[in-house]
Amino acid sequence: MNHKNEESDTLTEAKTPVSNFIRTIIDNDLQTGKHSKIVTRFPPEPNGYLHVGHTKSICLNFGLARDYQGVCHLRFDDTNPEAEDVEYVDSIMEDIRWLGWDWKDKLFYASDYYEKLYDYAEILINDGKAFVCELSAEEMNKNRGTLTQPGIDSPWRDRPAAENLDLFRRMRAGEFADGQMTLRAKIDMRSGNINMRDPVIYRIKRASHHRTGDKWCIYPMYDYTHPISDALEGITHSICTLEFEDHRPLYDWILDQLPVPCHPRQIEFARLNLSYTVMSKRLLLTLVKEGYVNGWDDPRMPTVAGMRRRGFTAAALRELADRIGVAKASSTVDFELLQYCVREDLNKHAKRVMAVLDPLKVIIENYPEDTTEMLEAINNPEDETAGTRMIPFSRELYIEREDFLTDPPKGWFRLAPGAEIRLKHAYYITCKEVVLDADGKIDKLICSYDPASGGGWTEDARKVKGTLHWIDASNCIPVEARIYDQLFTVSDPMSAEEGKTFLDYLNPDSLKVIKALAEPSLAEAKPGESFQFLRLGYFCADYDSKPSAPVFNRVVTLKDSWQKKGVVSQRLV
RNA sequence: UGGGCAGUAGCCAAGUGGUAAGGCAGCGGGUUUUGGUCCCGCCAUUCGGGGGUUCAAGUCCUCCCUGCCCAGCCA
Repeated sequence: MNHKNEESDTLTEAKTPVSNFIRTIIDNDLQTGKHSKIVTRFPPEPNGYLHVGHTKSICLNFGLARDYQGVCHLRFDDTNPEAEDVEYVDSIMEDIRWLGWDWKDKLFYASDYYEKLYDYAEILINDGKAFVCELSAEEMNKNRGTLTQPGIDSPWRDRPAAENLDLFRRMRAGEFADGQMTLRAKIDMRSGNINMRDPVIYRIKRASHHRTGDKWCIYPMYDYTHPISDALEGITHSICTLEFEDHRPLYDWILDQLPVPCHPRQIEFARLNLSYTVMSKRLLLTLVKEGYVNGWDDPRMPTVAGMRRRGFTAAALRELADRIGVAKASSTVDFELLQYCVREDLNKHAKRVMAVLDPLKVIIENYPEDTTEMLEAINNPEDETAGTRMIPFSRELYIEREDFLTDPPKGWFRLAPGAEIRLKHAYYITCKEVVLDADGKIDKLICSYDPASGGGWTEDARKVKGTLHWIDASNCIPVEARIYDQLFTVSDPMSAEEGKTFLDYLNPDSLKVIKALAEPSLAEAKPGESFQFLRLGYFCADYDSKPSAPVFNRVVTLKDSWQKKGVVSQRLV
């Protein structure tokens, strides 16, 4: 994968954190002496790529560990071999590192605990707290009851412990078929909480595991595995999302029955939702598998890999996580906030360059024909250390077609017949003549320049309000610009109207490929390198770039308070 | 009409009985060789609604309303 982490800030310097209910709990636990050090964990299942929703959880868990001088473990919750794959564990580790976090030597897998988990299960059985059930999946489902009706006890519920133990051992030994029996916790079939209705804790599943291979044919369930894994690792605060709230009684029940080293506290918070996108692994998988996007790292995807490729920076993603806060109210954050975070970071770090997406030729009639002069251009006004570079200027140039209007509206201070504008870093030019082609379309502009305005400035107090970006027609390179827009046309693709699905809201214009022209320096752009194309937006070199044929992904546009006024309606993109 | 959770501005969110932080968005102005950045100002007489307790309630009590999650041998 081609990317690099252009971090200039450091994660060790935490800003003053905004208070949230989890910090309040931790502060309290530290103050009362319940804990002297905190241990958190990020527990992904390796069954898909990480998305922005996960970055909230990652930054929360690793951020708490950083701020409280604790540690955060990375633990793969790999208890369902059918869905999991090393491709995913690799991408997850890569993404977390790219985000700037370090789990040091605290890398774990739930599958590392299979043996211990098994031993604990035998304890449960011996204590009469678990039983082997021979109900089929359908029968069990039927006996479970409904949301409003209690379930009924399994006929196998009161088997003697010895028999349960024998059966469970034989389950492990592979004597039974997949699905033929399960190990269930013996809790309460009449509980209002369906998770407590004798939940399955082990199932028989002959699937090759990405780490344990074919060693096991029984696999523990999440609700059983997770609390024990947390306890074995000495996790103090086990932070998860809201949908696990009613699993907490089960989490606590499991730990209460067993001689585990400690009893971590599960705390739930609201997951991140972002407008104009979807945040479920299942839906993202659909987009990938059915070809609506070009893979997990398609720049339109809300995956960490996709956003990285698009040019969103790790610092921006972390900033987003900091800004959205942590609470228990389900919420959907405006995509605008993410864009703000990206612009904020890129504004400080991206080198300014010039490129023209939709060229309109300009001929400077009073500029010598066989001259090319090199002009000095500042690389980043926000960062003096970024230095300057030289850019070529000669008689024939290109400007952005939308920067010229024959009959401009009031308030227009770009180019128009007779108008004078500044070419960034170059000269003032005045439009003398508009040349049309056979179809009546504007073919080129004949302009004159003021030789006294070198560098884009004159000593007189002349008012030249407009400044345009441009490129030298004979000293530029062709580049491919991939112009991205929201993948969906509605802010909440999940709440589809009758008979529609989220796929019906895919934005047909989410990607436009444009042949653009850019200043020569861009020929050397490295994949992953970000630039501000002056006045157009931030662009990031894609790994599809070839040495002489760079490809740029548009990360985000610049804010445009002029366009917002609605005066210019037809923008190229 | 089972269980769990949540409602503070368009979107997030702080607030832990003492008189509604902050950010994004929006609006207005200033600076500007990017209509960018930056800077300044405005933006909740009120916290889902009604009662109640209190000198004092977003915070406590009570009733109601709305939304989200749960019936995988997924996590």
